Amino acid sequence: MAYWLMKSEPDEFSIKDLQKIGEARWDGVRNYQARNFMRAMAVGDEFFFYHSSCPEPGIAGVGRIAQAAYPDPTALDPESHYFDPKASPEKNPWSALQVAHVHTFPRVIKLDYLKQQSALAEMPLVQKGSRLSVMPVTAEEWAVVMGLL
DNA sequence: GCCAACGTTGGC
DNA sequence: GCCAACGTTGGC
Repeated sequence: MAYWLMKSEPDEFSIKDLQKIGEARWDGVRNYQARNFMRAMAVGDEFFFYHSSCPEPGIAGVGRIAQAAYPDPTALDPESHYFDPKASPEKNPWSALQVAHVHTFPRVIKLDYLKQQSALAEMPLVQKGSRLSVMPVTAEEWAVVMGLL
């Protein structure tokens, strides 16, 4: 089993939204590196649910991959914010996943606190200028973050 | 709202 | 293939 981290703006979709509905489609990723990581995910993998672009950026909980990557339908939907005019049903470059809620942390583990942890210095999340929205997490990093709760 | 950093686009 | 211009991300 592998570990990951995925970012979401809580105004759009938060860990509590996922908790409420139990399972959801993770879509709208429009970056190739992030997409490639999504395609590498397997059912049962767990990920940190990160809240970005909000008053309290940080890790808000844990989710699990419920279904491996499949073509992202929002890329084909002209009504969608994530519509990609270059995508077609035959050739859709973007991927979506089904994810399940696992755990909502009692409090958000804030980004500034994560940045203070030397054991997490290798994570793209804490590196200056990095905007990667989907990234792998090592087992060691996973354990360190869990220990911060 | 600002702006640094990055990815993408498109002219050449 | 280069690179300037532009759009986006995301912390602050």
